[in-house]
Amino acid sequence: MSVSRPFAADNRQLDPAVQPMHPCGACPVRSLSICAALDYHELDHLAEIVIAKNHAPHQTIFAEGDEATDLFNVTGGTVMLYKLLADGRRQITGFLFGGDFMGLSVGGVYAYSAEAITPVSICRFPRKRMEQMLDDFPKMQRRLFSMASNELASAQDQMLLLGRKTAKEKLASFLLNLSRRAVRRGQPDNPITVPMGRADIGDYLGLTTETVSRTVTQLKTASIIRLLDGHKIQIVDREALEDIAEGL
Amino acid sequence: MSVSRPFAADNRQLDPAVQPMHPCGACPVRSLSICAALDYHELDHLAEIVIAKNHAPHQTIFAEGDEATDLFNVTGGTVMLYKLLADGRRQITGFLFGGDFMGLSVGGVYAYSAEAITPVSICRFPRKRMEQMLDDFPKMQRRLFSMASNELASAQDQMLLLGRKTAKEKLASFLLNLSRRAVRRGQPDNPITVPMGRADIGDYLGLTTETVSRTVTQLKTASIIRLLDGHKIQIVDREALEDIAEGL
DNA sequence: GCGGTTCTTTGATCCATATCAAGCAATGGC
DNA sequence: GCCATTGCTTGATATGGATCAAAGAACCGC
Repeated sequence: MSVSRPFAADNRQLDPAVQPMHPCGACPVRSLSICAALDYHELDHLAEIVIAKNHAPHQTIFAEGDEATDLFNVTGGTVMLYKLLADGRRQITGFLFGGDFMGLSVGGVYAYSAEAITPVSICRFPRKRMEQMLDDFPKMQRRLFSMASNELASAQDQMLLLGRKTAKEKLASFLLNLSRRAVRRGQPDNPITVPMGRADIGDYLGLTTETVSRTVTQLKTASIIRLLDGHKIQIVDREALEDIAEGL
Repeated sequence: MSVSRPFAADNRQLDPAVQPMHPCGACPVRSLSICAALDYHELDHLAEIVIAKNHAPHQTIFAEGDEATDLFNVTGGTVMLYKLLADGRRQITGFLFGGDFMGLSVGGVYAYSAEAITPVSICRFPRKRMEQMLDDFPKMQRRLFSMASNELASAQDQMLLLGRKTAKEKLASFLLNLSRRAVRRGQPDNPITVPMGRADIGDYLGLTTETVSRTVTQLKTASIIRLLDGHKIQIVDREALEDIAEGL
């Protein structure tokens, strides 16, 4: 893992998907992230307190129960957030891409663990200095609140999915979500890149690896999706996928 | 449904559990709610924009997809929030008690429906005037953010429950949560009042009515809980319940 | 480019929970 | 206080997805 000031991020050993760190003003995900609330002047203040880091796949960024010292902004790559039960059962509560933030805490400790799936670049904001900034820049406070509200809404969608959808409906919803979020990041909505493995998808949807695999095969056999090289999936019949996702 | 100014709420036909509305300064749940962030002077401003309402059981307070004109604060009774699939499958995303708030929206519409389970009293804040207030009282903005963060953390706990816990573990977690939340409202942690029916519990835990009933019977037979009159459940062996809830 | 590791797919079987079906208990309206 | 309705429990059976097992396929380090 490399640690550095944002203007000189150590970028060795990371694949091209992870861009070298820019000054905040040139950040590739600024318009998507917390920072979108700030103008250039205000951004200078933020740049002073931010620490940029890169993480290799499988690295833990922070763990559930750790003292919550920082807020994080993912600037590139894919991160997963998860919670564990004592016997190792795992629930992935979210996949994060460029522009997503993480690190909200309750009672001073992180409520979940965060691990890199692909090579990842992250901006880290010390919580204490961040809170001072929030007092000075209410726009940012509102931005953070609005992002938390969105999180909450998608958490509720995920509860509906986990509690009441079938395996097929879960998979269809998942693929459509990936597609919609890719668009928000300015990437093509089709084909979609699926950087996480079957086991991770299973732990996100409340299924086993085998069921995920079988269900993908079903959708493929029905010519609703097509598997491409490089962890990509092409949505062949979006309407059919949408109907399945909604339980129609 | 009755509608009124907060100082003169219509309270007919409601059982004693729903207290007559007080001025905000004497509100029984003030210390638990959004309003806890405000001093008496600031509370006056809030009191000017609030509308108090009562709702009878089974009444819909707002529906998913409605234009999100208000924020709400539950001051008494029990409310459920839920989402539906096209064929009627339902996921309850939360039960709300005195001091809880609801009405966060994404894209200007409510993300879920809200329905009264018991007779309920609610304070309604017009969103527009509320947002003005938030600008004037950053303390309140922070309070709202902190409440949303808590919501988010418990949403993640619920995902773990829905995706990875067994029926028995789900039930145990649910009962312990009710107990913990009762304490926060200054009520006894044992026995707990369980105002919602088996079907509602099922739709909250991702189970059927029958499975909820059978699992309650199991816990009762194992002398871990005891069913009392008036929708009350006594926790006989809390430690056992906690072990079950954590999957031990 | 080869051998080992890890990931994915597919098959056979099992089981926790759903579904279908009654009977019983509590509640509410008049 | 009685009947109708609704909610709860219990039983029998079915099933979607889990588990157990093993054969490909992709990837990685050297």
